[in-house]
Amino acid sequence: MRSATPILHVDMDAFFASVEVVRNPDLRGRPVVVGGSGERGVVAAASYEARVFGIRSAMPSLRARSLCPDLVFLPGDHAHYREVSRSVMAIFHRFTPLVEPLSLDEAFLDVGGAGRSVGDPGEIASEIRCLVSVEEGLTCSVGVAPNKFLAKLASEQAKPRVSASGPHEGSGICTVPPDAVEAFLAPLPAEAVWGVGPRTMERLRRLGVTTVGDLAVVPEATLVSLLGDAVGRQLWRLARGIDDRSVEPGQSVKSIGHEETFPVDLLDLGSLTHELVGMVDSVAGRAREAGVTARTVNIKVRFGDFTTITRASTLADATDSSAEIAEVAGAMLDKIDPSPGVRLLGVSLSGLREGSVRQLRLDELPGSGWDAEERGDRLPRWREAEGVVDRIRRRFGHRAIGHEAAGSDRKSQDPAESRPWGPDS
DNA sequence: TCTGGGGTCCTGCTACGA
DNA sequence: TCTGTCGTAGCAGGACCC
Repeated sequence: MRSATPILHVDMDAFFASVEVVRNPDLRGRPVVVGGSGERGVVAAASYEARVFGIRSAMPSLRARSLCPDLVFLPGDHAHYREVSRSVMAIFHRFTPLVEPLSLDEAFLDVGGAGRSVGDPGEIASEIRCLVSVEEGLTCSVGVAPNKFLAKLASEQAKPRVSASGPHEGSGICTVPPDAVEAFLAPLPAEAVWGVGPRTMERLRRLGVTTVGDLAVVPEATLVSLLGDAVGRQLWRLARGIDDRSVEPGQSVKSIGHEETFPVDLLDLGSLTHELVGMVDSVAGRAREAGVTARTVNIKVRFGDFTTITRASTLADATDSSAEIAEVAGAMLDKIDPSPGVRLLGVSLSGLREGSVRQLRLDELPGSGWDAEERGDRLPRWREAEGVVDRIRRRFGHRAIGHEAAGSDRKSQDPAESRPWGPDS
């Protein structure tokens, strides 16, 4: 609890679904879900009316439909959600420059310096909820606390609830003063602590831990031996309400990736390579758009039985070239036997660094004599072509031009547009 | 609860150079 | 020259979050 400055955690309520209701007011009061509608799709967001039926995010779409036959299923429009998110974040920036977005629908705000001009943290929280409602037609929940961890838990407490009788409004704002931290934390379930998922919870249960209060009395050494150094220490501190992390605006991205679950498992390398090239094209395009290059190319393959393997290859020089990334990713894919049936394929770039211009290697310099025909000529020509494609897409959209290998059967080359929550029906 | 997609972070292992 | 050790980088897998 080093940070004495008040932190706000603002969390939009059922963001994607609520944005869709604002766009189409006829949906108000109806059970609405955003997600992939196909057999392998999942729910990305559910309105509170849908949650009454037991529907939650990450639930398979088939199950959601069986729980509520009248469910309104929408495919989702990521570009629009990004747009609305930008407007909401702009509202936050009116109160403090220290805004750290966590995702499209939530952010931490450090309002330590804002108090004198716009009121105390509680008043700021209230004002933010009012502006978001008036300007965007959306509701949000706000947690106010001495640090990020507690603020996030507090916003959760302020959320609307559902029961068999329907959705119920939440308090909207929950404040945890420094002297009430222990009383606030102790009764919460241990799963509420950041980093405690099903696996960790199972291990904690064996120690007799069910609440944060139980966790707080477990010695640090016990947690370290059970969960490892980093996680053990982190849990020990969080269970006591200790969190030193500051609000960091402008966090840089650490990896860029794209993965896709196929409507049916793919069995041959040819089809997989075809998909891979399309994915590489979109991922490399995003890297160029962001002005970053990557040193490590990763691929991920999930088989029909859900076993998942990853392969990584680190290059001598960072790159943002689709052709070069496709060559490396393709070589890794070639070594994998797809005959059991591949359900999902993914590509990601990591080891990112700022700057889109890659330094040419000696053997790529014109006149080096080292495979100049293959390297020195071919790569710069590819780069030129990729630059043209990027410019066409910026002007006319991602649908305007796609990679040949991606084919015309794919809906789009924009990962934000294409089957973001599993294959459609 | 038969399990998407985009991420981050951690751990354990291995290879390699000093 | 061989062996052991240490630090670091890379890889693979897993857990978790939204």
